[in-house]
This record gives sequence, C-alpha cells and structure tokens, in this order.
Amino acid sequence: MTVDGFSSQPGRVNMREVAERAGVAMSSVSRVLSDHPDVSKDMRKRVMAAVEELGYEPNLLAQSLRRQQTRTVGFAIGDISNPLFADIVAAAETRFREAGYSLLLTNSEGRSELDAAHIGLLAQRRVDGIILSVSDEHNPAMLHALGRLDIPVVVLDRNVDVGRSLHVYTDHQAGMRNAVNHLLDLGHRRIAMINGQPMRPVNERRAALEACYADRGLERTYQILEGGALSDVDYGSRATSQLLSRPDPPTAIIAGGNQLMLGALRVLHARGIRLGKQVSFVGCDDIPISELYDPPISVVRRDNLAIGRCAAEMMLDALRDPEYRADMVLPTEFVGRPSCGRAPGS
Amino acid sequence: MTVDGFSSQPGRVNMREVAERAGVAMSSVSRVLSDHPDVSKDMRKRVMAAVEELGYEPNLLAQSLRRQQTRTVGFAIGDISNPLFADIVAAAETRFREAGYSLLLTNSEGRSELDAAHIGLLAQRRVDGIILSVSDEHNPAMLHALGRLDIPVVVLDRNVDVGRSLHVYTDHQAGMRNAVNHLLDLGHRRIAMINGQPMRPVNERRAALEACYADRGLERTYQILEGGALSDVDYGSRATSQLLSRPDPPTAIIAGGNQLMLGALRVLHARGIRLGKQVSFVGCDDIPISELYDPPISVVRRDNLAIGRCAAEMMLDALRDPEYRADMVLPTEFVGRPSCGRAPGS
DNA sequence: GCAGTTGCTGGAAACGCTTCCTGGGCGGAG
DNA sequence: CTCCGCCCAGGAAGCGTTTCCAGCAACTGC
Repeated sequence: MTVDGFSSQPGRVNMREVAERAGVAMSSVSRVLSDHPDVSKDMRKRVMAAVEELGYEPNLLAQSLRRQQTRTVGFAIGDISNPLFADIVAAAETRFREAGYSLLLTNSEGRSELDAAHIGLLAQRRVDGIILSVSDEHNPAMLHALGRLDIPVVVLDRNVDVGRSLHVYTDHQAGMRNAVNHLLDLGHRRIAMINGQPMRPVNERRAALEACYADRGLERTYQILEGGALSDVDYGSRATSQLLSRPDPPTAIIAGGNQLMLGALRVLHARGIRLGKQVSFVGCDDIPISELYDPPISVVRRDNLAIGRCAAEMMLDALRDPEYRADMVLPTEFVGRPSCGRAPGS
Repeated sequence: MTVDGFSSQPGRVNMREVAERAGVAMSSVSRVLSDHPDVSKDMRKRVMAAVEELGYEPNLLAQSLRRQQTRTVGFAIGDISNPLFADIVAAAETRFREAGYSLLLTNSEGRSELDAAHIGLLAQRRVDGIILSVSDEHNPAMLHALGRLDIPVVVLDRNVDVGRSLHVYTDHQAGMRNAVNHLLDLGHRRIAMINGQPMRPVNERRAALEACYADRGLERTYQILEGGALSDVDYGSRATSQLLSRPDPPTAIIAGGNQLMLGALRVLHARGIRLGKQVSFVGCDDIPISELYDPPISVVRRDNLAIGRCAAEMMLDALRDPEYRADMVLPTEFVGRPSCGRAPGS
C-alpha cells in the first residue's frame, strides 16, 4: 500500500513506481506483465518481485486507452427484469468472463429513444462490441447511431441489419406452428393471439398462426391483438379482458411472450376460468409458473441460456476476426400441457 | 494518423481535429465542452460548429483516465437470473442513468471465489463505486479485496463492513415473525424452515422463527434446514422431499428465498399436496407464481425496486460526499394467502 | 577479425483528454 | 499615463499504459 512509506493514492501503485523499485525501465515492466517473449529470466524475476512487494495492479483504463480496446462488451437490453433477458445476460456474462471481457449493461425499459442514446453512450465508452435487443426495429435515431459504429454488433432476435451486425434469431415459427396445429387438432377455430407491437418475434408468431390456417384451407376465424410492448404485463391483462368480454369470445388464447402470458393469467385466474375446459391457453417461454400452474400450461419454449451463450460466442468470434459474419437461428419447441383441451362443443 | 479530412478510424474524430477545424487550441475546445465559465460567446460558437461538422464525440476513456473518475459503478451480484436481483439491477440502472453513470455488471453464480475476483476486476477498471451482494460474508479473499478499495461500497443485505461501506438491509425479521405467528395461530407447531447457508437474510429468518417460539414459551418443535445456496432451486426440492418423507413431517413449511420456494413447490406440486390442507406453506418474495398458484401462496414480501433505488441513491450520495456514510433498513411485509390453513387435527 | 544476426533493454512518443499556468489585450482607477 | 486586475486563449504537462525504435552485448559463421 505504501511505497517507501509514501504514495499519493493509497493502494494505487503505478507502473513507474514498479519500474523504479525493480531498477528497470517501464517498458521492461510492461513487457514482463504482458508476456512479451523478449524478456530474460532475471528481468522477469526482478519485476515480478517488485510487483508483488508493491501490490501493483495495472490500470485497465490506461491500458484500454493505449491499446485501443477495452475488453468490454456493451449489453443494450430492453428490459433486464424480464426473466428471458436476465437469463441471456447471465449466460453471456459467464462466457465473456471466461474470455476476459466485462459487461457494460444498459436497460431501455422498452423506450426506443433510450436504445439510440445507449448505443451512442456505449460507443463513447469505446466498448469493443455491442449485444443489442432494441424495442423498435425501425427507430431512425437508433438506426443512425448503429450506422456510425465500427464495432461488431450482435442483434438478438430483431430484423436490424446495419453496419457490422451478426444475428441470433429464434425460430418462433416452428414452435408456434406446432402450438397452433395442436389447438386446431383439438377443434379450436376461434383462436386469439395476444402479441406485442410488430417486430421480428411478433411477426413470426403471427405468420405461424396465419400459415396454419392457410395450410388447412380454413377461414380466417382467428384474431390477433398487437400493440402493447412485449414486456408489458398490463397489456396482457387488458387484451385478455377485452377478448373474454366479446360476444363471441375465443376458445383458445395464445400469449406471445412471458410477460403477456403473466398478464393474461392474472385475468383468467381472477375470473376463475379453468384452462383447458372453457378456454385453452398457450404461453411463451417456459417460466416456472407454466409448469406449476393448475393446470400446467402449454408453452412454446426456447433455451434462454443458449441464446446468451450463442450471442457471446458470436461476439467473441467477431472480436477475433473482423471479417467474421454469421447469423444463427435457435429452435423453439412446443410443450403440450393440460391447459389445452378440446374446444367446447367439438 | 490523419490528413485533413482523412482519419484511419472512420467516425473517430478527436479533440485535436476539432481544435484545428475551429482554429483554436485544444484547451479551448475542452473548456467549451465542459461548460467552463471562461469562454467567450464567439469561441463557443466556433467550437460547437466544428464539433457539429465533424460529428465529434468525446472519448470517455481518455476523459476517465485524466479526470480520475469513470462515472461507472460496478455491480457485483450473486445471480442475475434471480428475479430479485434482476429487479434491483433494473431499478438501480434507471437511477444511475439519470445521474450519468453506467453500470459494469458481474455475476458470481453464487461462487464466492468469484466475488473476490470481481471486486478486484472492478477496482482495476477504476469504477467509482461498487454495489455488492456476495454469496459468503466471510470469504477471506473477498474481504481482503474489499479492504484494498478506496471507493464507496454499497452492500446489499449482508453483514460485511470493510472499508468505505454503506448498507441496504432488508428487515426480514419483521415479515417473518408475522408469518410464523400466523402459522402458530393456526395451530402449527411442527414448522420447518428451508434456508440457505448462513448469512444475514438467512440468520434473520432463523432468528424470527426462534423468537416467535420463545416469545410464546413453546418448545423447540420447529426444524431448520440450512446449507444450500439461497438461489439453488434444487436444494429447495431436495430439502422439501426430505422433510416430507420423515416419519414426523412438518405441518408447515417456510421457504426462505424465491428460488428455494420454487424448488419446494415443484416437489409439493409433484406429490399433489394441497397447500393449506395437508401442509401449509409460506414463501419469500412476491414473484408472480405466488399469487397465481392454486391455492395462492402466503409470502414475506419486500419491495425489490426500492432496494435498487435506495442502493443507487446511497451510492450517488457517497460519490458526491466522501464523508457520507449511511445504513438503511427496508421493510418486509407478510401477505397471508390460502396456502396457510389450520394445522391438521387442531 | 568482422559483418550479420540474435536477445535483451531503455528511451520516448503516443493514446485523447483536462487543467494549470502564463500571458496578451483591455478597461477602469489613481 | 501607468498600473492593476479581469477576461479569455494558448501551451504544455500530465493521467498510466503500450510499443516502436535504437542500441548494446554476445554470439555465429566465414
């Protein structure tokens, strides 16, 4: 903590002091610490001794400035309290930590003007790359900010393709088709889908629903509610209330996204509706409640952790090789549970 | 590196180029941009024009190095995928963003050796402060790392008091006493508590249980299982299985922590045990499932977001005033729901 | 014995900013 | 008219690293 008794900042020893202590040049200290090959055994020993004695720890800030890389990745996320993103962040953090990278996290609370601001901020902080999940694919400020970047960007499940962008998509369609077909097989025709405002996952889910009807040559007797934010629990509730109070209520409801599912369940639960009997129900994302609800809830499941790992892996590849470019599609799976039953009167 | 209009890094204009463009000294540019009072109207206009034309954005890294402050706060958390922490992080991020601070996030996955490493890492990155939730209050490496710091540390609900530390505690006892008294009033005597390995929240909950029995002069007919990590769902399951298969199983189970509660519910649910009849149940943290479970589950609730806000606020105060020191205790509340019923045969 | 490596080290110039210090111009007071 | 002080601008020294370059000694090969 002290150098010969004195140090301006307690515990803040710099490389110059180490060099003096070891009686060598700063450049030599630097070489030792960064494992440069041109270092003699003796030099290494003297420097390491001085480092040890002084408790020296390099200043990563100065290193970053000089090296022009921060070993930091920005994570611009829509809503960290959504368990989906929490899982993604957790998985990515693990992978990045192993690789010596740190995570700078921003949360946009679903406000797309913040997305743009955060991209700019992360750029100013000179992160080496950004993992991005925006709340509006078309926000011009966001796209502009993205266009100015010269670092790799891994985009999570959004159709945003500006600059050096790689993509981790989720194949919502596959799982959702199975879900819809399951409902159709059970005789449901008036299926309602509660969805967020249009963007990739929402579009995919809608497309799956439409395709299933089209494939069977059925009339378009489904309905789709879009407009709320994907992580707006209350919108899920409102939409559900609205659906249930129609003269001709749906016999099955599909909630796109785990937060909308929660909102929907609140209303269904409050009204004492028995899922799989009066109304069948399919949710998205296998959060704990889906299994433990009574009855257990059918969901379109994806592997949250895999998304995070995959995003991190792609980012690390892109960081190593500036030419690296990739898109990846991760699967979804329909998990049938008792919340889906035969349509009333079929 | 640059020749009048060309720059090796596209979009990376530095202050020198701005100064040249405006025909002034770098120091003047700096003064304009940091709102220094000694700047003439004319100067401001010329500099701002140049900034605009070149699309200059200051390099926060260089700024941090020079100013000796990063406007970054480190968040060393045990498990980000625990919804409690996700909420805390979300709330804190909001507050920090407003104040111009960014968040550097680390996740320890409940491994306390990582806690120590992360504290060191954050220090090397020269964060201005750290918000900390460690998984072992007594880990020596962690305490040592903490002792070396000269920045404020806001400790979340842990009895760790090293260096410049402030505290945000949760008053688990109050809520838990109400919970236990409620169970005792319902005639339960064989109450089991599933708890994590000893640290502040765990100790508090245990103390509440013990105190309630003592206050009523009751024999110690409760039992306490401690040992798993607080966010280990499987431990919750194992402990519950074990309790239920005893010759003399408890009539009421209390799960400390939302993850332990999930694990417990999995087992109870799988065994088809009707809560409030055969076994009464109290959980911790009001996660969505507690309200939507059948029957709804009694919990000891706290305000997750308030914890995050409070931690951020304390940190900001400590950042402004090096002398600032504070401890805060946030309340908990018992929410009674039908998962608690009369003890069988009482 | 000498040029050409090879192996290691030190000096110094960046990286992009802030800030202290110096000093020029100018208005008001003596 | 001079002096003092004020307002504003420029120069330069750092913040703590890395890395390029030069240099020196010792060795190799001829």
